[in-house]
Amino acid sequence: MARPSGSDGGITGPRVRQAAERLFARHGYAAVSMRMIAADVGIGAGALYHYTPDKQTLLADMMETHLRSLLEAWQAVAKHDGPICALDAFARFHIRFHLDRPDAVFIAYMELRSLSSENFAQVEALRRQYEAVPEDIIRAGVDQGLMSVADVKLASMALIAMLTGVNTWFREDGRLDRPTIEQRYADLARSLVGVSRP
Amino acid sequence: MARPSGSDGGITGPRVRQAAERLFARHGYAAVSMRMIAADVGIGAGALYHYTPDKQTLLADMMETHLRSLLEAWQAVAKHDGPICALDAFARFHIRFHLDRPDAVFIAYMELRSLSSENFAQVEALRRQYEAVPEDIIRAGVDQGLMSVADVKLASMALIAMLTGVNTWFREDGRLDRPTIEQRYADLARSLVGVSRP
DNA sequence: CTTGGAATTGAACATCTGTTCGGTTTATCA
DNA sequence: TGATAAACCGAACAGATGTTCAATTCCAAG
Repeated sequence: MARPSGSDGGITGPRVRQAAERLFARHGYAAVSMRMIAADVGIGAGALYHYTPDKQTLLADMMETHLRSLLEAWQAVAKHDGPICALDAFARFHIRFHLDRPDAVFIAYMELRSLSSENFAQVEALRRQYEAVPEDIIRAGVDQGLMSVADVKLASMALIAMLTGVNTWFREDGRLDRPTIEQRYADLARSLVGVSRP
Repeated sequence: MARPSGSDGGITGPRVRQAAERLFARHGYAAVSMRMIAADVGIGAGALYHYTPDKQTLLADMMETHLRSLLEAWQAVAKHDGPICALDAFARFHIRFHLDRPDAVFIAYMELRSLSSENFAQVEALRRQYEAVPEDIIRAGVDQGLMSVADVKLASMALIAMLTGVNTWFREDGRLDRPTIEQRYADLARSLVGVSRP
């Protein structure tokens, strides 16, 4: 009564990560048991250990993968001429990327405390790397006299928090659609850094 | 071997809520056991049930108390003449209140998913009530031609997210002190809603 | 000095936790 | 067709989980 027909490791692997992501985002890492994940996938709890050495690694891999794909996706965006254009691209990119992956985003921001110290260091390094992106843009803008903020680092943290906040209220069937939201946040980003209006 | 000397319900009650708040914020609601809370207070796990009917109520009471005191504290702030002044006061108030209660804030924003549906409805109602504060301010500002945003509700959500974000990076011994941070965020809030600079 | 009740212990409860492992079935390749 | 290895089950482990409860001790009021 083991190895039922239709079983396939190539399919089950992604399904495990997928189920874990949804469940972790919904209930939190600590509140989700391996048995819940297994039940969601439709296998026994023991079979999970063919796809992850343990629960902690499952979480860490998930967060690391998310942050790496975030950085990669940003690097894939074509280079822009000028800080103002770059800021606009960044705001739009951030909104789009985050709206498309609400569960992964939620976990990456909320379950840092559930990571072991080694895994935390890894993830934190990636997060800082991404935080440098808006910081560099704003610094360049200020240096060129195109933007005006009193503190570049604080402004870039404020910008990220503002943009990421979209995930707390966005609903698929809500009042505003994605392109509109993207536009609005890009406008707010420009205002935030004091881009002089025409 | 029960009821040791020095025991006092009037003292233990607050200490329970205090310990629970710190532990919930640090490790998450699901990851904290009643035995951990009890150990932190220095009593047995069973004694906790003199101060809360159950773990869920402990969390819900905590969040409700926090949100009520948030609303109350805002109402205690003197009324301001004009939306621009009100926005400034709100930004400063929000930063100050949140920097003073990082644990309670963290829990109120992160453990909504750990609430039973009845408790969630209660807390959510209070949260919406607070969200109406900046919304009303910005709407007034726009109506009077003093501020300029494309979407009032979106802008107010963006503002709250931006301000609340301070808790993710603030460190007591960091580069910036509280008054400076307050000032910087108030400046950013003005910029965000397009207050025309002199 | 008695008495009542508040405060607390410690054991007990059924159930759940992450993880391991021997055994079993199925697909794949020679 | 036969062998190999991947995929999976189901039981088991030791310990932790929230919660209840009888028993015990202390404090304060009468």
